[in-house]
Amino acid sequence: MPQVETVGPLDESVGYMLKRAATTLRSALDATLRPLDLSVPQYACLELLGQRSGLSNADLARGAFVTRQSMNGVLRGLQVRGLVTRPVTAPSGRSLPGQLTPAGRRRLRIASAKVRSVEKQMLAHFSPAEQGRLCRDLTACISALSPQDVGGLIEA
Amino acid sequence: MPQVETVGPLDESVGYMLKRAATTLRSALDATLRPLDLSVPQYACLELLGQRSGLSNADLARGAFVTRQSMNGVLRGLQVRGLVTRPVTAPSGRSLPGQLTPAGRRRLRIASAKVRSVEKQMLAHFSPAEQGRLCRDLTACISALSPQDVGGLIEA
DNA sequence: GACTATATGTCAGGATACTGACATGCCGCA
DNA sequence: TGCGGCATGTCAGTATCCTGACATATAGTC
Repeated sequence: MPQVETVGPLDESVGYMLKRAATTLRSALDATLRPLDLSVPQYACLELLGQRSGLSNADLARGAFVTRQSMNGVLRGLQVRGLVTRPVTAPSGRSLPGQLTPAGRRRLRIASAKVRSVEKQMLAHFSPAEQGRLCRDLTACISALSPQDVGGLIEA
Repeated sequence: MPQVETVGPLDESVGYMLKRAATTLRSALDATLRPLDLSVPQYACLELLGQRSGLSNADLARGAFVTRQSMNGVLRGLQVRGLVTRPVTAPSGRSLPGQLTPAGRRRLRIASAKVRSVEKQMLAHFSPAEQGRLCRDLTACISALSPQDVGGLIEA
């Protein structure tokens, strides 16, 4: 069994390492959030609602990189557990603005702390300046792959 | 519809941008490989076999960040299309060493060129030194999140 | 006022990946 | 020699996500 220890040039491929880093982070987050009965998309949904209340299902889907259908399922799960609320009828148009309940806000506070702890661990050997640089590098990668608008913050 | 253009502090979260970059790259790769009738895991499988012939199903699964079961399905798909071959009986133990067929090698050559083109586009504004730095940064992130062995090439 | 375009929420179907479990085949050790 | 530990390949069931499609509500245009 060759054990793929060193697959060779792949270790020098930014794309490969990017996927690898994302997978590793995803696993770490998953393990951290499991005790809270939260999946990563569920946490993302809470975090988004915490930062901007009243986001619609479609807004949340875009923010969490999933489809509206998937986010709908996530949102329903959070709703039946009393962590978020949505009006039964749309106050305007068809979009149903979501909001955190007090319980949701409490859960988010705990989850957010754990997530930030994981992120801190991931960046343990990075200075604040290096963190900012890495963040800008990743942003540059994103904008280079999406010629059109990627969020309106780069490609000025 | 708030449009989540600027979700706020999330744009400064390395974790968030990491997932975003990986998702964007995945989409770009998917679009590039679709004309070749290859999914990203299928391409990863071919690439791994191209760089190291004789890898077993379990080896490939580890290299592509999926489970053995998933990789098995991928491998079967590639087998029936005549791109890879596996012996019917194991020459040693239970592992079945996979190999690229000439057709598989041809397909890989095309796919690999397209993938590298996407990667080049992603890193268009990066100097070789900056690419190496980004790669090392990502590697540091990975090793910081996995205290144990992550492949045997870092954490020396 | 009618019509098109866009955006939203929702339903159905299919593809994909994972967890759990099992049988089989090596290796190390008593 | 017999045994447990470990790795591999495989099967079944489940969960998740995506593509395609539809009905509805708003905004813009003539």
